[in-house]
Parts: sequence; structure tokens; C-alpha cells
Amino acid sequence: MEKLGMNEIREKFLSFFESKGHLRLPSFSLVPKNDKSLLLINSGMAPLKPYFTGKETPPSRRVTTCQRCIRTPDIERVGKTARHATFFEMLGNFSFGDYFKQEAIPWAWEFVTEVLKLPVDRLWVTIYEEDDEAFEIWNKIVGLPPERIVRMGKEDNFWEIGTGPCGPCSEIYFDRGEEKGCGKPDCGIGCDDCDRYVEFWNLVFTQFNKDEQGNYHRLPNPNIDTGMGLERIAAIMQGVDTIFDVDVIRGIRDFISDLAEVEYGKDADKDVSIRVITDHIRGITFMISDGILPSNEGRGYVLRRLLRRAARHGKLLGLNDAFLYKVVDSVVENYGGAYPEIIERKDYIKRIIKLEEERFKETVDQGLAILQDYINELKAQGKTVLEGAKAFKLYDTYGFPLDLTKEILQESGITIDEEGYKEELEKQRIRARSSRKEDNSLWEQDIYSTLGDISTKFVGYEVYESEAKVLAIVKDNEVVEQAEAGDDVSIILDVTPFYAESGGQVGDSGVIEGEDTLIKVNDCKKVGDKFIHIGTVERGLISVGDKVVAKIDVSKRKGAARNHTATHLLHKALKEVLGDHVNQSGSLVAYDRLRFDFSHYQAVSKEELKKIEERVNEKIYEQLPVVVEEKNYEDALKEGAVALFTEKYGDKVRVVKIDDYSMELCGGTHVKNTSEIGIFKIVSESAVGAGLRRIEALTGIEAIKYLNEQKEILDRVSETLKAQEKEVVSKIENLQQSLKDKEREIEGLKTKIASILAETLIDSAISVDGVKVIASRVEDYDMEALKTLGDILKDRLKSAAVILASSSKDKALFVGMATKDAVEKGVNMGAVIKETCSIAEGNGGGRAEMAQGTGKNISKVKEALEKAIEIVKGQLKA
RNA sequence: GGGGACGUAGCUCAGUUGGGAGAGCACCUGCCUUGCAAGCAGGGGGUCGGGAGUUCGAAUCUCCUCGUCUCCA
Repeated sequence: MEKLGMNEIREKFLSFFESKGHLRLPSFSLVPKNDKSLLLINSGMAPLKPYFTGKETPPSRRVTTCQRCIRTPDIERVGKTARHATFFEMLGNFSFGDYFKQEAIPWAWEFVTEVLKLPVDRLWVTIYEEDDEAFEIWNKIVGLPPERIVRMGKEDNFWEIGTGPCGPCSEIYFDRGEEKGCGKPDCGIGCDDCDRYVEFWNLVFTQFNKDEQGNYHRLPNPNIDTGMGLERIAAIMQGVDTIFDVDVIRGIRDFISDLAEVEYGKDADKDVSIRVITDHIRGITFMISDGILPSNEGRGYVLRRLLRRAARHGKLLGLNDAFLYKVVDSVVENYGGAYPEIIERKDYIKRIIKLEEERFKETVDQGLAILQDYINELKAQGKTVLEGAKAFKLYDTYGFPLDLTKEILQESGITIDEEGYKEELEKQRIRARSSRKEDNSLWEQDIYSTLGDISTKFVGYEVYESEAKVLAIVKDNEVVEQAEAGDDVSIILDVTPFYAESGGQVGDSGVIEGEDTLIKVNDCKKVGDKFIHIGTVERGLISVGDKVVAKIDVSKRKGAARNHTATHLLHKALKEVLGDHVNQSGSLVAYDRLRFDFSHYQAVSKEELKKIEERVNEKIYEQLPVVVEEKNYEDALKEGAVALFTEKYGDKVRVVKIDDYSMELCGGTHVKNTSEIGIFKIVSESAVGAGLRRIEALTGIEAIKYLNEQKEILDRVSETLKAQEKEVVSKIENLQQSLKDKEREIEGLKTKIASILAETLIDSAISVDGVKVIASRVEDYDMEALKTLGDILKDRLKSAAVILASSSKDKALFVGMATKDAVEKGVNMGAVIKETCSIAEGNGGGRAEMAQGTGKNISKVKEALEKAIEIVKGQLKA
């Protein structure tokens, strides 16, 4: 057995299957495309699902890949065991209805024994207990003795998730030798207690389709889907105990221990931390490279969690400042050969990581403050155990890691009720699980997949209308033969000029016409190779097989083309003005507007926006030709075309070149010359999420319309202000200033009047037990003014109880105020006002020194005030 | 998808069974001064994220909504 490097094994695998007629595809992005059932790519076959279901036609019926994957269910065990990882690569060979078991098994054996040269006496295989076919092939064709072929149950060797394609599988194990075993008498394949037998390759024979009732139907063209963990096989080949000792991964591991100045292998706890970081930083690097940004939901949250766990373990190693971004250098050094995209995006990846490390520090600081409160509380109560619920809240709500809580508490001699903590966590798990929809089927079923092998030829790049034949009609989510006027339908044609929504560009609208038949098409979508024309039958009948003419709405299409080409110009201009870190993260190209989301860490300033807009308009005036070329993917990238993270490209790609200014891979429709765009106007710039900005813009006639509207508003404003346009702003400023001056003046006058009024009111005060009591009605005062007047009276009289009433509109207002010493003597304005208001048929209340309320009956105000004096008198005498 | 927390002045935050929107820093004016966050006096600045509701009265209670943080899946 040769000691092969991980990078060599990857290459040997891919070229081996190339020699068996497979097409080698590059690893797909970690972000699943058109697959809502999956957060992140978690296996080699995941991105190929549309080929297995027949939704899309594969570029070849035999494919081989090395796919980067992320899995987080076992995140807690990473670093503590030999083989758990959140990031890994999976080697696979796939057959889409081409070869089957007869080829897959012998090829796997050939690769393992002849290319990798694993010793035959160390190899074991398992098969599904009912799969005699597989047994025969292993035994008769490969020549493996029966005792080396272990039959296992459905649990272990039958692959199915929900409904859909499924089937038995066969796994290949490597025996690492007796000394690695647990020594138990029943130790063997599948032993959970030791690492003696390692499963490294799983061959899945997808030969059934499971329906809703749980019946298995044999597939006419069964598939092959295999997965071999690259790290695992490398560990076997290199004779090392854990995946962290594999050459490439060890490189990162050692980089981290150097950085932390901690020697690996000396301290078991620190080793765990080093391994956690080694694992996580790879996933982090690739996720960001694939366009994911740290966020509080979805896959962005997975990224954040990995990053924060890694940062936390860095602290345990004594790395207190941001350091993860530095480790990216080592990831790039070790993986850049196989994944050149991370070399290119290195600076961007590092910047995102550093920002997030800093953000995490803030979170921790916030948690520290709360924890300190808990500690003080416990100390004051003389307790030494923190409630589990509190530790959980700190973790759940503030993201404060439990072990960090534990550590800090230890310094104060406090422990955590961990049982209580676990209970809370479990409760939360149950809550989340029970509320989750019971739709975890791996395979999406939609009506269009059941239509069989029909496809649409798109001719819309060249023409706006074409003759076509109706291949299928769907109405109310059911396949029908015919539809009539008034029906909402989806129609699939054999040929179409309609652009189907893709790459952000909206689908075309238009009409489908037959003899006496008219269908209004509002949108067009693509499912696999089928173009779905969504619309309404306006007139006549439409049947499968009808000859029709499909015509798109040309003016809308032209609008979309203007906006699409403008989007490319904008993308480039953003990179020029803001920097190379700007990358498209979303785009909408409609016929009347465009929206562009991109990565950027701060708001785009007004000056920058202006510069960007000017740059795009310059390129419009330069009348640059827009040329579309078909190329193969590799060549396009070599020439420097911009490809997006999230897009999946076939073998042949369309390259849209705007002179030598911009070059992007794009399937959309464009103008022939930038001058057709006419004019480009940015309408808004806003935040979408952390590190993400959005620009909305208009082109052509829509931009003019917008500018005209703005102009009209300005006209109206200047007309209303009776000022020249240029002077509008200063005029408003003057008005605001003078308004403010007037308000202040009025305020001053009111106070002055109030103090004059106060003088006469003071004269009317009666003295009860040394407290001056006033109950009086004033005219046209609002609540605020009454309070101000009350304040003045309190101030003048020093010791007073004041009840003031006023009427505003159809309501009577009451305010009661008392000085501190009056309250001490028994005055309670809350009670006074409550009763006073009720006499005036209203309600009110407040505190002893201040209360307010209203009454509905203004004519009762006099009576109410008289009563108020009585109550105050009573309170003072009591 | 589900749970929790937060959103109040430019910034950091306080605001106690619902009852006059506050502090510190920053800013402006004046004075006193020129040694490390200077001091003193005065002042400007708030749709209390937004919207509905309950109430005589809502920053405070209820519902909806937006944003940020966080945990589970």
C-alpha cells in the first residue's frame, strides 16, 4: 500500500472514472441550486438530484465528481473523535440510467485494489440482506469469499428518505487491524465501540421508486450513486488514526498550533480545540467563497455558528484577538491547487471572517455584563449554583457559549445546574422539531416531472415569434388534454421565443395564438428543459397537439434587455468604484426596473453613487457593442469572464461581452449596443442584511418618467413656496427657523400670561392646615399649558394643592398637582382627580403629586371643582 | 420553519402594577484656563423603529409589521 497524498487520491479517483467513460465535473457550489429541501450541499449526489429525477438532462450519463460538503448534525463531536467533521469532500461516480451494479461493483473493487492497492485481506463489504444480486456480483465476479460479505438490515444498507427514488446499498470497509479494536468478542463490522472497521465507500443502487402508500416500484432505468469520503480513505492510505493527521489537513492543523504557540499532542483539551478550528476553518473558507455571508438565519447562520465555535476554541488556546482570518492562508495553500477559486477570493474571504470575529467579540462582551449581574445576585444570596434556565438563557438569547459561562463562574467558585440547562435545551429542540413540517422528502415532486421526456427548444435569442406545437397543458395542477376560455393554464410548447425566468431576468409575456384561439401569457418559467407558459385562455379552445404561433410582447422584452445590459454595466462600475470585493448576490431584471444586490460592508455614499451612475452612463454614450458568444465553461473562465457563485453552468455557456469593459456568463437577453439603454438612473440604495447592499435603478423611458416625476414635485414645491428652484432649500430653512422662533416666542408668552394669571389665582387660594388650595377654571388651555400653570403655582406658593380645569373642544380637562409637603400632609391628587373627573362624567387618575383626567360634561366643571376642594380639605384634616 | 431578546438624543444606555421623555459622552455659546477624558454656566438636539387597538391618558399593555442579535431545526 502506497502512502498517497490526499490531493493525489482525489486526482487518481477522478481520472480512473474518466477512463471508464465518465465526464469529470468540478465540485458544485455548497449552495444548492433550485432545491429548497436542502440548506447546504451535504453529499456528492445532492447537486445532481435533477439528473436523477429526470428534471434535467445530464451532460453525460456517466459523471464523476469530487464534491465539497458541509454537515452539521454532529457538530458537537467534531474534534473529539477521529472522523467527525463538518467539512469534507466526497468522491463519487454516478450513472443516470446507464450502467448498474454489474459495472459499479467491479469498478469500485478495481479502484480500491489496483489503483489504491489496498491489501485484499483487510477489505470487507456489506450488502442489503435481500440483495442477492449484489451478493452474486461480489462473490462470483469479484471473487470475494462469502464470509467477507456481510448482510445487513434496512437500517444500515437501504437508502431512502421519504418518498421517491431509493434502493439497497453496498459498503466497503477497511480493517485497521486487531490492535485498533475494542477486543470485545462480538467486535466486527458495524461495531460502535471502536475504530477497527472503517466504512469508506458506499455504493447506492437506486432501483426503486417509493410512492405515497409505501409501495416500491422497480425503476426502468436504475441509477448508481456512490460516495467515498476523501478524508477517510486518505487516513487509511496514510496509515494515520484520524482525519486530522492526513497530509493536507495536517498542514492546517500545524499552522494553527504554530499560531497559538501550542504544541499538538501534549494537552488533550487543547488538541480538541486545534482540531475543531482545523475542521471549521475549511468549511468557513469554502462557504464564504461560495457566496454565503454570516447571518442570523439559514445557511448564513450555519456559517456564523462554525465561525464562532472556531473563534471560541481559539480563545481556549490563548488566541484572544481575531486570528481565524489568518488561518485562511493555510487553507488556501493546502486546497488552492484543487480549488483555484479560493486563491482568487482569498482577500475577500479574510475580510469577511475578520469582521465576523470582531462582531463575535461584541456579543461576548454583552454576555459578560449579564453574567456579572447573575454572579453578583448569587453572591448576595450566598448561593453557589447558577440555575440551568439562566445559563440557557445566556446561551439561547445572547449566544454566550456554555463552557465560557462555566469557566468564568469557576473563578467565583460557582457551578452550573447542567441538568437544568440540558432540560431547557431539550425543550427547545422538541419545540422546533414538532413545529417542523413533515415534509422532509429528499426528492421534490412536481407535476411537470411526471410529463415524461418532452422538452422545449428556445429560439427567443433570435426571434420574437415562432410557430409551435402544444406538447402539454396543465390546469389546476393537473395534466389535461384541453382547456377553454376563462381557464388559467400552463402550456408547454415544443418551440418557443418566450424567455423563461432565469438569472434574475423575468419571464416574457405575450400571446399564444391558434385559429380562433388566443391565450394571454403573463409569465414563463423553466422546469428542467420544459418551458412553462403561464397564462389565461382568452378565446377559443386549446388542445394538446394544436399548431399555434407564440409571440412575445416585444416592448417588454426590449425593456428587460435594456435593464439586463445595464445590470452588467452596473456590476462592473460597482467593482471599479467600490472595489473588487463587490460581488453580485442577487438580481432582478424586470421590463420596467432593475434591482441589484451585492456584497459591501457599508452604505454607499452619495458621491460614490454619483460616480457609479456617471460611469454607467458614460458606457452608454460610448455606444459599446454587446456581443454574445457560446463557449465552453473552462475557456470562458480562462478569458476572465465573471461567473456567479450561485449559478450552475452547463458545459457550453453564453458569454456576454460589452466591448472590452465587461464580460459575464449570462443566459439572459441583451441589447445589441449600450446606446439602446438610453439613460441609467439610480433610484435607491439600501441595506438588505449584514454586509449586503441593494441598488434599484431605471433605464430608458422609465428613467425619464422618474426624472419627470421628480421635476414635477420640485415644480410644485417651488410654486407653493413662491421661490426659485435654486432657493427652495434656503427658503425652507428660513421657514423652519422662523417657525421655531415663533414657537419659542409663543411658549414664552404663554408662560408670561400664565404667571399673570397665576397672580390672580394665588389671590383666590384658601389656606388649609398651612397648605394653599386652589381649584379654578381657565379658558382654552391644553394639557401641557395646564401643567405649566400648575408648576408656576406650585413654585410660587411653595406649599400647595392645585386643581385646574379647562375645556378643549367638547371635553373638560383636569390637572391636579401638589407639592411634596402637601402630599406628606395627606393630599393625594390621584384620588382627587379620579373623583373630580367622575363628576364631570369622565375618568382620570395619576400619582399623589400629579394627576390628570378628562370629563365629557363641560357644564359640570364648576361643581367638580367645588367637590375637589372638599376632597382636599378632607385629606388634609384626616 | 419554531423559540427568546433588543429597537428611546449623534453615541452608550436609564426609564420601577400605564400618569409631566431622562443621564453620561459628543455638539453649540460664554467664562475660566492652557499637561493628558480639564473645569464652570447656559443651550440646541427625540415621529420613544413603524402601524393598529385597549384607556380619560401608552415609551410602558395587546395585536400586526420592519430591523438587529441569538438559540433550535
